[in-house]
Amino acid sequence: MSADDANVRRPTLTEVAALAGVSLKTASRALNREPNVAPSTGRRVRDAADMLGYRLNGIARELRRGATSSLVGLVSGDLANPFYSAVASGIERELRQHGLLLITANNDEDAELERSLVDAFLERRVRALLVIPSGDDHEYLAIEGNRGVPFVFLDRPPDGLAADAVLIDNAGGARSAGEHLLAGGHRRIALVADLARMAPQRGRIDGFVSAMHAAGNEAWEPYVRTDVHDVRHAERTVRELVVLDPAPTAIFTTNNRLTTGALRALRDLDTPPALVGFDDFDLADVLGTTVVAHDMTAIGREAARLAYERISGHTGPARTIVISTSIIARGSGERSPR
Amino acid sequence: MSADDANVRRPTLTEVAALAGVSLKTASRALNREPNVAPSTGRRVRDAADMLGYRLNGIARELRRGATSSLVGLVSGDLANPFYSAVASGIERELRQHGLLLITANNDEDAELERSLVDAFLERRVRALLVIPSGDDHEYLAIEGNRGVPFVFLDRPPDGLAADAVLIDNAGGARSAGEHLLAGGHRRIALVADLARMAPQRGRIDGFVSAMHAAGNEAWEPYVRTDVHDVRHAERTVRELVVLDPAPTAIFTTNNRLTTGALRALRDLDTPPALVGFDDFDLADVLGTTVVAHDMTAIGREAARLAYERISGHTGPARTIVISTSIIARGSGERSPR
DNA sequence: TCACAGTATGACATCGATGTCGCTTTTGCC
DNA sequence: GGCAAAAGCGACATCGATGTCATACTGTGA
Repeated sequence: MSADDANVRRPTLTEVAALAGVSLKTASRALNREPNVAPSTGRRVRDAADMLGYRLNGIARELRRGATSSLVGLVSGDLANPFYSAVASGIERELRQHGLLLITANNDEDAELERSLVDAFLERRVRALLVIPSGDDHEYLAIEGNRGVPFVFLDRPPDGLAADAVLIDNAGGARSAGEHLLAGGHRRIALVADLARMAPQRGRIDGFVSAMHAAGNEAWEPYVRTDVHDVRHAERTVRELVVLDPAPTAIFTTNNRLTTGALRALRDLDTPPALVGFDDFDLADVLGTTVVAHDMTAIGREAARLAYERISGHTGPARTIVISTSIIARGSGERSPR
Repeated sequence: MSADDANVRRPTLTEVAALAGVSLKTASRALNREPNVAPSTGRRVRDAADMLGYRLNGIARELRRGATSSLVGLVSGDLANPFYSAVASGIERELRQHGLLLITANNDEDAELERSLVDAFLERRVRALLVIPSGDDHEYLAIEGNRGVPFVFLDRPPDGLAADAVLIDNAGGARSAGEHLLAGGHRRIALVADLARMAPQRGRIDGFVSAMHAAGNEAWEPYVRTDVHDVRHAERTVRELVVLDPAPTAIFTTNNRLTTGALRALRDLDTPPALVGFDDFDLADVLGTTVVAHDMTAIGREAARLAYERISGHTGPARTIVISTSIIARGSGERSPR
């Protein structure tokens, strides 16, 4: 109401039209460069728009055009974790090519919060929803999935829901890590895993175990530690492992956080056990850490691609893309049992 | 038009109202839990909404409520860079407390793209815009800044524009890095810096140089390398530096990418020069790398806080928050000149 | 019983753009 | 010069919600 407020309000198309001395519709046509506008009229309208500092109201446009925005939502864990941020980066790059923008929200690993974020995104009429779920119960998405908003699951398979997914070959990667250590002569191999209730972790645990079984090795069994959920906990766990008698001669950590913790624990040891970590990370080369690597950016890119295909009208059964893994030997995984 | 499309369309409030046998407005009141709705009516409306899988159209609501969304935009570099993702994480956490969501877009270090992303965000009527600018010319934001959309600059000061900003004490941090190395007895100290046209880099270069001047040291001058823009280039540059005769006894790298490159280059050296890097990074403790640290999450948090204050109506002159730095000695910066 | 406050509800305008349709005015061509 | 087609423009409805205001009903106190 005050002069201040008037300054703050953005001009509407109606005002631009009035200044240019044309009708609302003609102004709209001119700014959108639609055909059948006289060049002189077009110029007059655009000048008026510039003069007023006019900017289109995308909200109004989207309402009129079909109540659907050009936003794609991503619900994931904290972007401070390089895994999530690398995935987000891959998504963003792919979406941008199609003129779509990415909204991100952090579920804080809390299923309740995740649910309300998904709600918030759906109310904003995102075109697609990409989720790296924290929980296991995805039933609550079932209704949505059938109502025109495409869902893509990343890293964790949809549970009780037919939806596109991009997964990592967790079992395969973990199995090859196990085989790699076995081939190096290790038998007492410790497994340090995150929350076993999370599907990717289950896959990695199973893959590792199957490698052990295939080799007829049982010496690893006393050294299994699961539900290790953060860096500090991992560091503590590994410190405890290495002072056992007999101590494990090798350690397999099942994600980047746990590997970080293990590296901290092993830092000052004279004869550290061998170490293989799932997930590659920055500077692993400098540290000489052997990892099970996979292309995190590709996960995001592929997920965005699947989503875009659905947005563009693709129908058909749910697809699953599995991103392959490969061992990168950098030394830590090649230390022989002492 | 097909049956399929009909399935895909989300029901509108009008349809919910019809099913519940009440008027549009009453349905609106019931779902928003406004007063003066009979309990039985409220229940009937909510049941109808559930039955139809109704979800509010946030776009329509926002248009009606004032053409402004609950989104805040962030234009930054690639989230794959841990600096940007840490900042984004800090922003997102702070915004969430106020019910705001974060839209991110990567400017690819391109001023033109940045400009168009800002445009896109403004068209979507973001409540505030946070920018880690790639270019130096921020004039193009001047009109916007005065039109009610608060701007906050992160990491780089607004140029020719009065806007809130959150900066790092670049000069101070770099000066203390220089002093730290001088105190360790170094004289031939190499400076490896990123694009000197970017303000933060200028600040870091200036801070370093001022420390050298204050100490009356000139032996660093042959070892200045600026406009080193990526990890590979940094690695190459450092490889070239260490084989000079006389070689520098210490190196100061002015951001995380350059430090990474330097670490790669120095990896295999028997007697590496001392190294101090600007920006802390994951596993720097394990690598024993001395750094000039600062709280990246805090940068995001403070920026979001400033933005939120403006959104909430705060007016007044532009504010600048400077995030302090501190040296974390981990070994690499304490190696003495050979 | 009447007046009146308060409750429950609905009709209609509105936010700012775009789509449809219709009315003039040019333009092109025989 | 005449006529059809195309160009140029505007009036009005519309997207899906919310705000305003009017109205009908309910209960209470004099």
